[in-house]
Amino acid sequence: MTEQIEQIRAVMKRVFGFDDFRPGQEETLLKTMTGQPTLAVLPTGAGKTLLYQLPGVMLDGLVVIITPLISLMQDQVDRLRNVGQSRVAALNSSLDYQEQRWVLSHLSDLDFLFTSPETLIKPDVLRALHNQTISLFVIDEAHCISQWGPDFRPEYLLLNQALTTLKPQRLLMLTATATPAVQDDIINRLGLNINQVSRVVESVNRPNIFLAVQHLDNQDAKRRRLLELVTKLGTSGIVYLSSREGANQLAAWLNEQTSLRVAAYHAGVAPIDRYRIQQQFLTGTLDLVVATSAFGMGIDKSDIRYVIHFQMPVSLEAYVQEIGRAGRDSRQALAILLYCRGDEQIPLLLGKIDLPSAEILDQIKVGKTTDTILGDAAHVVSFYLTQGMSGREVVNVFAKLEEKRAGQVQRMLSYVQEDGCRRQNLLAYFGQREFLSDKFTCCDLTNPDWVVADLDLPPVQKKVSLPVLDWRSRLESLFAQPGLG
DNA sequence: CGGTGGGACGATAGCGTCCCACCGGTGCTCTATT
Repeated sequence: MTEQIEQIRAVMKRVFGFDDFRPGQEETLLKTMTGQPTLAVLPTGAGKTLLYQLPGVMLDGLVVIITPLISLMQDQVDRLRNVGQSRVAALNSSLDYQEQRWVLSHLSDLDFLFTSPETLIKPDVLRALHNQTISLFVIDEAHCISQWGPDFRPEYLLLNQALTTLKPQRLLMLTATATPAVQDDIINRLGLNINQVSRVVESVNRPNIFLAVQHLDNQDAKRRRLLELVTKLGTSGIVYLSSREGANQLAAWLNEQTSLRVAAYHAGVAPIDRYRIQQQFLTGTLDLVVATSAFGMGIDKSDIRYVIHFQMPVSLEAYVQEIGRAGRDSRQALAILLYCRGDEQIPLLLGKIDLPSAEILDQIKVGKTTDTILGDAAHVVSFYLTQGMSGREVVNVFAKLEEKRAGQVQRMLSYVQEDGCRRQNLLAYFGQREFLSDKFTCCDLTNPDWVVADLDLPPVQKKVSLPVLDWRSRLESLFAQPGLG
């Protein structure tokens, strides 16, 4: 055991230039290397990529990494090339047919292959991989199995079959955010035995993120509060809300009303612009991104100072993921949720799926023409039907899912309406109770007199500001209340 | 639930007002046209 650790340390130093493990890394590496299927729940910034990069360098055979986004695959390929690993490839639809053939016929020359669940389960891909020794199979962002599999990207539900076919020597599931229930769900949906999977679970607590919720009377009051907050907080921040058009409008308005450089980010933005916005935010050319849940995964910016939710997300898991992007540099950061009565309606509605009746579903012959009947859910419903489910079974799956999602919204609401300590509320959901060191920097409930200025956020950079309008200074005095230093 | 866009209507020239219907997130891949 110690010998193996010494070997691991040596490679870590030589190839990646690290001297020490971060919390959870050593345990995860040891378990993975010795062949135990391992689920690692490690907070953002814990160095999850090293957990497969290192075995990839040390082990013979191929490491296959399942990644939810093409952009993440490209990032990982680049990062490995930057540390001198050249036997690396991504396989996805951004490659043309010839390039894909080439990758599949050169698998034995690779140490790392990044791909999506959708590509992995294609018969020719499985066939090509079946002929390889897969030393390690990694599912990155493994919560996607639970979060996206059932109703958004159903191919995640076929990873269990892929595992059965490929029989990898080792298996590693990685995520930053998973409640005990989600951990179980991931393991179950992969067809694994709950007792045979080792778990390495670090706390989701991020002590340097101050937690606050502000209740406001209507949407307009929320907008005014938001304007005040971002004016004070400056760079760098993220504002989350739940509609694309809302993001466009809010971003345009903030650009107009402040000297901040603001962009809207959502799935409707052209890919080239999405890339540009990410880069500008990363390099500090943008101060603020107003985004839907599309923004986040793979955003590796250490000095995000605040995350403001203009609308509540669909679950506490989603909330923790989104605020977790703040303060990776360990300096003080701020997570504020602006709530107004009725805001839970949007997440509740997003959890609903309109389905044809079981009888109609039974009559559907899956094909190109089914999309108009099935609407938004076409892909996932077709998936279930081609898997051999009856109409009734499909209807039941979605009914259960809707129920589960409604419960998640309620749980999110309980955080909003908490009157004890928000951090304890949040940690309890993740099955964690721990000593909370500093009441002052914990949350708005343990420190009711908090103001932004007290949090000692790094100073806002001075920049040329637009002339202040009269009504704005009047607003400032109107809203000089607790919580708005 | 709340915001919005379109149509009807009213009172009378270029609009205001009301009501109703509608919509709201996340991404992979393939395929048939431009």
